[in-house]
Amino acid sequence: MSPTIRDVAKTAGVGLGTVSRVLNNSGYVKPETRERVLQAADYLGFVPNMVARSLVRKTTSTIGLIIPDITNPFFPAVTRGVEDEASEAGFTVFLCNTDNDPGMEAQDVKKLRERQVDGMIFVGTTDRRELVEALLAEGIPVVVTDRQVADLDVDSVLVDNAAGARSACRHLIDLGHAQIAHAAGHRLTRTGQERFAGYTQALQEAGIPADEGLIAWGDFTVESGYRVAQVLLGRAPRPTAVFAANDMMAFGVLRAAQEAGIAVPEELSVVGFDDIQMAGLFRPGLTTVRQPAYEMGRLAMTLLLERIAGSALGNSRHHSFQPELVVRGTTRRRDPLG
Amino acid sequence: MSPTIRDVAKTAGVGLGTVSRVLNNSGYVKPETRERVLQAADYLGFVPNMVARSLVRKTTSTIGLIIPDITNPFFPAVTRGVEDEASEAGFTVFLCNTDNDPGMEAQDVKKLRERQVDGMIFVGTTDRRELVEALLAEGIPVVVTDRQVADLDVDSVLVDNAAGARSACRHLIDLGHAQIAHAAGHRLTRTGQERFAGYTQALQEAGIPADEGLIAWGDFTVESGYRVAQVLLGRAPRPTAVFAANDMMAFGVLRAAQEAGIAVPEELSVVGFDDIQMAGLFRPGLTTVRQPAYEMGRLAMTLLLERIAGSALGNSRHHSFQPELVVRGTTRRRDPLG
DNA sequence: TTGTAAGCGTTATCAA
DNA sequence: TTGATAACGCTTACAA
Repeated sequence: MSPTIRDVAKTAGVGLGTVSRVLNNSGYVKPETRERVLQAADYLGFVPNMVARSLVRKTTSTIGLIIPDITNPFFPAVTRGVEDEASEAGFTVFLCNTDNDPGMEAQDVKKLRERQVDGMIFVGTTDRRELVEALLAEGIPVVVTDRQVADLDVDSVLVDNAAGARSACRHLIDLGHAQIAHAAGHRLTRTGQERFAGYTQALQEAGIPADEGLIAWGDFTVESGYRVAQVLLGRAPRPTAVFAANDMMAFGVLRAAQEAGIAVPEELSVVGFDDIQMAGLFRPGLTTVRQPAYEMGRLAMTLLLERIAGSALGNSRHHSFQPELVVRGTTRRRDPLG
Repeated sequence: MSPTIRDVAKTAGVGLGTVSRVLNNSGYVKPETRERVLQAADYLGFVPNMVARSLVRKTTSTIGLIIPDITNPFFPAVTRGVEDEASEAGFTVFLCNTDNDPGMEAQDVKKLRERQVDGMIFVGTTDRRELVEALLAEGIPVVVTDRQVADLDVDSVLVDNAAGARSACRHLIDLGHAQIAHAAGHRLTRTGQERFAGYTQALQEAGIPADEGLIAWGDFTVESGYRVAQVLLGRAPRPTAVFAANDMMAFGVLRAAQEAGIAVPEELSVVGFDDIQMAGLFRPGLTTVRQPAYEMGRLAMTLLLERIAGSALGNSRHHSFQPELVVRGTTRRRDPLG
């Protein structure tokens, strides 16, 4: 079997404690002895066993990252952000995909607790208040990202979804659009709800009467955007613009428009949300609301590390990024003759 | 602190061993006692400590997944495949991004070994023969994906990159193209090398003389595709087609072509590799070579689980997926007048 | 400075 | 069937 600290001690001719001390740079140890231990360890190809260490230290230097689906282009960027920050701090991250399924979420949380993670980051999942509450009560640090848990005292890094949605719709209104449809996100997610709220608010502020028929809910996937657009674009009079709850849905809308022979942006303006990498690659480029995904992941991990280290005590911190409208080619002034 | 098996034993009025037995469904235990233990555990909110269990069992039910960059759209699909398979088997996965940096790779492997993962999956990274060899020698199961390690006895799930590249180029040749450039991938990557080989071979088979000037290496990113295309498209006579080593680079090529006012597919045909989700969303749709990323990840994990369970002994298994050409809108017959 | 010994929470062996 | 008890590999007082 792989050598243990005991083997190292034996071949170095010292006691267990000494080996542990040099390996951890803790306590005094004569340089000469230290050298001998290091050589023995090297000679034996010793690899410290973190699980043994974790058992006594009651800390694992691992965290759990819970996201809906790594396959949705918004999440890889967030994930990379937390991974980079974690890695620099010597932490390793467990990745869990839930598909927004509450049962899956609960199961993942259970798994991660059993594995004694030092903390968890929830990103963009549905509002599972009890789960987070239980974790916090248990003393396990949590930070939620891209998802607000109402009234819960938990660290969070968010983006102002309502404001972003509002600016997207205002942009459309400024371009002369009045028949603005909303390809809404997942109904049970806070993110979807907030963007919907921003949409509603923008129309209201502009004095445009609400029209239930111009709203259709999807689930943030391309397919749902496509499906929803087929309904929305079939209405008469046809909307001249649609605000999609995220870029993936916007792509679905774009595809549906194309198949229906509706020219974008000439006959239809489309705006998305997220500004995933592909948004700028598309021709015409997708007008969208940018979320700093990588930075959000990174910050979430930073906050979590502070909690874990105990350097952040007391009330929860909330950081809100201001989303930014990125105007590209899928939006244009409404043709008054259209 | 959180209750331990000991607390459960005490409140159930039984011995430690009994609790362990009921929690693991191992050995005989009177239904009545069993019930009592379960109730006590439930009452106390007992959560088993996997690290303690791992210490004695010498197995952690965790694996390490090492990829270059989760932000490259090919990897999320693979990752999701391994995650799904792992999850079903009760395994959790540590995610590591290396950016193809050998130093990072070595560091991640070290970290994962310390954490006593039961196995590791390398996907699409550079050829780090010694790393894999050492792991195998140590008795740690490994499977490499989307990356061959020459002559090494390790399980692998691959896609026939050369064949895929060849069929892509043959497609171009069949369309009448002869000036075919190659926006090559990462030079140090087996994947990049094999696709390059397929390109070379296809031209050779068609009797098209090799032209060093039509080849430029990048690193699988959109930016590198863009950069490389600027050089390639500046040549005189201008190539009428380019085969990019992956879809991201193809997007870069597309962008460069557009900025140079070169119409695709009228004046330039472009084909990529991977068939990431976005390839089909683009207009015109990107002609590319499809790799079954999700299935590859899933199979890799299946093979790894078999090794871990010891149900697969002996020689390494190699599964090679046959890539499939997907013809969409970015390729067309060469205009003989062009 | 360095060695010894007592845990950390589980599993597994052995008597009972 | 069930209860002690000895590991698992390491950290950390506590002595020496």
